[in-house]
Amino acid sequence: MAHVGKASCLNSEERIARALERFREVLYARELRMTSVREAIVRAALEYDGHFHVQELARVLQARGLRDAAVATVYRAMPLLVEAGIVQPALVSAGDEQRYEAAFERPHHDHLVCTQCGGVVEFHDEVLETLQRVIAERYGYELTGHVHELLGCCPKCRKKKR
Amino acid sequence: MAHVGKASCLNSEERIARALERFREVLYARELRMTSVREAIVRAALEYDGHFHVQELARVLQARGLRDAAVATVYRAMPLLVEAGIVQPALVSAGDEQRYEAAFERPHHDHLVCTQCGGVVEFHDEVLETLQRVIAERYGYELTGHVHELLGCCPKCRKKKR
DNA sequence: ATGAATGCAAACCCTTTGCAAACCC
DNA sequence: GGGTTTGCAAAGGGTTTGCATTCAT
Repeated sequence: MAHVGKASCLNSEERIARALERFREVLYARELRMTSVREAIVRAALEYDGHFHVQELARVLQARGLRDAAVATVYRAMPLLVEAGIVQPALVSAGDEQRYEAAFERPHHDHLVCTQCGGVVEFHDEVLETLQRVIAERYGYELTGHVHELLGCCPKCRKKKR
Repeated sequence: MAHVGKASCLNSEERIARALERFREVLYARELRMTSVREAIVRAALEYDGHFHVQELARVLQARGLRDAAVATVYRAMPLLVEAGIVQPALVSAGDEQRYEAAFERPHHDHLVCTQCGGVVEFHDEVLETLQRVIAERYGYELTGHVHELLGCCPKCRKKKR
């Protein structure tokens, strides 16, 4: 009865445990405290399927009843989750709100976004990664990250337009 | 005594005239009107050296005295300037405000941003452009644009850190 | 016990919108 | 003249902050 698909693997209790462990380390290093609310936020962020923004995550947490997490609290927690590598900012080109996605134990990728339907495809290309490093070097920059989104029209929407 | 450098070439009166002409065409096609305020906005946007956000451009216009341009007016005009290819959105990763840069008669480029000092370098790489098209095709997407910013530490800031 | 974390509401900031007056065509 | 544009101020929407209370250590 236990469905063992991609999602459940990624969200296995072991993975979450490791993430919480990492989170505790970051908190400890900064003399901050692990709390039940923060743990709930980490779990919710990792279990969330896809990209989310803060208000959305807060809604999910509140819907679970029991432990609410005020929006302000989630906002305050996000920088810590980012520092711990639990989540990372994503989808800059979509709307006003800052969006995030789970990052813990997930390989790096960028996004291909359909400007018609909003559909998102993740992609990874090693040549592209290398090329970016080369370009940064060309200008003497030490590359630390990048924002890269390809915007276009997905196969489904292309069919509809015809 | 007239200094003829890169900037003055780009902002020659002829270029501005062509931009205004293009802008008039866009307005005409939509049955909208050219106004002195809109013309001032186009001029200010093209003459602005570097990247700017709306409030900043409004400040510049108001500082010129004479014809003020209310912030709301500039906000309302920007989509038209984008449509006319006078300006384009830029520097998504910097702050909350939407930033723009002059785009008229300027070749496409992406940005390399120093996360320490905020310095920006423009770059262009044809291989990179092609690679993006290839990746989009790989997923059946029709590529219409992209957001690409390389984040890193510029040569100057790297020296300081040592 | 002591300082950090939380919830709530107010404050902020950028952006959008409603409306009467000014303006273009 | 008739509809568009503008400026102003108010409204929106996301994010941050102040503060009293609760909580972790």
